[in-house]
Amino acid sequence: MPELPEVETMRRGIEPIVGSRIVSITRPACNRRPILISPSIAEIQDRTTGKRISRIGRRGKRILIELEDLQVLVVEPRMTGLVLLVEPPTPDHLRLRIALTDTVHDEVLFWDRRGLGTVRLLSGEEAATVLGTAKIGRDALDITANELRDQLSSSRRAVKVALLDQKHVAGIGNLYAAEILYLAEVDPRTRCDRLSKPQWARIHHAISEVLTEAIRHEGSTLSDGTYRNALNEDGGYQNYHRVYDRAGLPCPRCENAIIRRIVQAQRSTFFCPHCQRKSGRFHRS
DNA sequence: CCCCAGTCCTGCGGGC
DNA sequence: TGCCCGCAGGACTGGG
Repeated sequence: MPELPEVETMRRGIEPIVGSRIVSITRPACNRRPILISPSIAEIQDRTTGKRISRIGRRGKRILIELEDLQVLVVEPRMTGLVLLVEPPTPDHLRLRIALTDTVHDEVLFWDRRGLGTVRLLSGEEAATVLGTAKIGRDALDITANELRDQLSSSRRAVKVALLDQKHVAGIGNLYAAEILYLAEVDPRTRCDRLSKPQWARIHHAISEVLTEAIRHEGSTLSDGTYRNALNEDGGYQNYHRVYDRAGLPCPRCENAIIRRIVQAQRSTFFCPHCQRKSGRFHRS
């Protein structure tokens, strides 16, 4: 499930196409339902043909393919979307083909097994609105400790649920929220407005620590094998998960407690009931 | 403001 | 062996 580290790995993977020109954007023959795309494929084709790609950016879990005329092609992989420079894992579920010239790669593909992903073409003005901080929060790797606390500390929601809300901080999903709160030694059920200043500092530190490490390992490829980088290769961070999907296994830190799974906002939360207590700041040696 | 349930979708694994 | 069902969850929406 692409979250910030996986999307950043995809972004870096397709960065070599900067400087190339778009020849065409087409939907491959695919008997699956087309992914959500706006505006129409015909209009996208019309507005992008011959345009040079000036930069590959990222905001939270979205990839931004920026064109020379300030238009932005926003790719949202969501659960199973992949951006690829090579042949996809399977020939079906190929949703979009972007043919290029003036580059070593003659195309970029968007492949999405479940088809929940989206592709949008925004004008420069639209991009300023849609990507403005009112709609999506600051990127999780850019947010400062003070900004994080300002954004969330008055909320009464559980901190795990609040971290998943992209309006506050962009890029954290279910897997990394669990790993972040584990490293920060914070109970995921704690209300934001009950967190102490040191706890916020630990969460902020854990956000950059976990996400940076995950990027270094090129993201997490889970057992379903869905996520891969732009060259269709597995990530490696799944070997370093400490709590995610590890219910029933001993905590790697205290080795006494057993990792628990609970449900918050209809999503699985994994945590160590010993290391991540609400009074966590008092038990550290 | 926040919460909850429903929506999209496919593949997988548990239970029988 | 096969079939059904539930689960996985990112983003969004409508109702309370």
